[in-house]
Amino acid sequence: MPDEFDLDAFLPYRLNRAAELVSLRFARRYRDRYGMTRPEWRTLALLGNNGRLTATAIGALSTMHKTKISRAVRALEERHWLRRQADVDDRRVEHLELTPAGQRAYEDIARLARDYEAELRGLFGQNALASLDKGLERVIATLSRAHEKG
Amino acid sequence: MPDEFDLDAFLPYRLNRAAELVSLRFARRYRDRYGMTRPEWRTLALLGNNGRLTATAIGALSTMHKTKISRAVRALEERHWLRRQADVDDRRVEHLELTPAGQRAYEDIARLARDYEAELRGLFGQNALASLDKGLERVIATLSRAHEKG
DNA sequence: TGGTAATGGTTGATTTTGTAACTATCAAGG
DNA sequence: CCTTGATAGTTACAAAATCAACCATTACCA
Repeated sequence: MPDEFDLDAFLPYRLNRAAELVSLRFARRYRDRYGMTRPEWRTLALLGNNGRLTATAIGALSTMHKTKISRAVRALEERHWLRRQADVDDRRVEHLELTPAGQRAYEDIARLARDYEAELRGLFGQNALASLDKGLERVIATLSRAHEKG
Repeated sequence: MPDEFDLDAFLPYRLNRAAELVSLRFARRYRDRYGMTRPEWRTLALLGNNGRLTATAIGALSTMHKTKISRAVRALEERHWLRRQADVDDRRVEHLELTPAGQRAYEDIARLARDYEAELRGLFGQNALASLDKGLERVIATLSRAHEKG
């Protein structure tokens, strides 16, 4: 059987292409507006969503590598959008949270994100999007467990 | 409305996480076996699938940037997995195709890919996978058209 | 024709990422 | 206590991706 493989239908390939296409369009917007990278935007959003978090918690939520997070945190800190607080009991741990300025930036970008979502709903329809979303959620839930182990 | 935005449900974010999780697992396998990068594997696969292609055609099929393709082509050429042929009519154009060794490598990795697909089917079920796939195809078709324009 | 724009592809410089090793702190067991 | 091992987070170095500028060639059109 020389050729029973179709790259174009290969799930990793498709997922990557779709992800690139969808998020590139959005990345351009917050990049143009704030000069922010994706890890920075993600970190900002996670903190805006969840309040205080440690770097490790951000990693668990987002599957971003430690080093990405570390650098994103520093960058946000330098903009005065985020501040660190040492944990009282465990001095290895730092709690991270947005400053008021960071909160404002978050809300501003969150608005861009909502607009973009509406745009996508317009393009694909509510239902198509919802079923896609369900599939993705399943993939993430299953594999992120496996990922933690290696 | 201070906080009507949920990053975790945001499509670009979800797509990226799913794509990363799914393709990282697979990337490790061909990387360990051949020391190949993703653009190289993609280029190999596209040529194995479609036969002769130009670099531009590869770009159109895969949404990879020119420079990635250029470097992947050179790397494959250095392994003697690929050869170039000048176009007769248009001297800017190069046609690319796999050598027999490249063809064998392709078939070998294609087998890894099929195994991986089977693994995913086992994890998620044929149906869930098919419906996810349908959604992704739709996204790709719609946005890659928009992408070409800018 | 000849000049300007567009296309195919490459290269070099810069930025981002990933990998590994490192510091500092805490946990557990003897 | 003291050693061994785990955990939180940073950093140095290598690999990869992006960006911009660049040839060479071809297409368009006044």
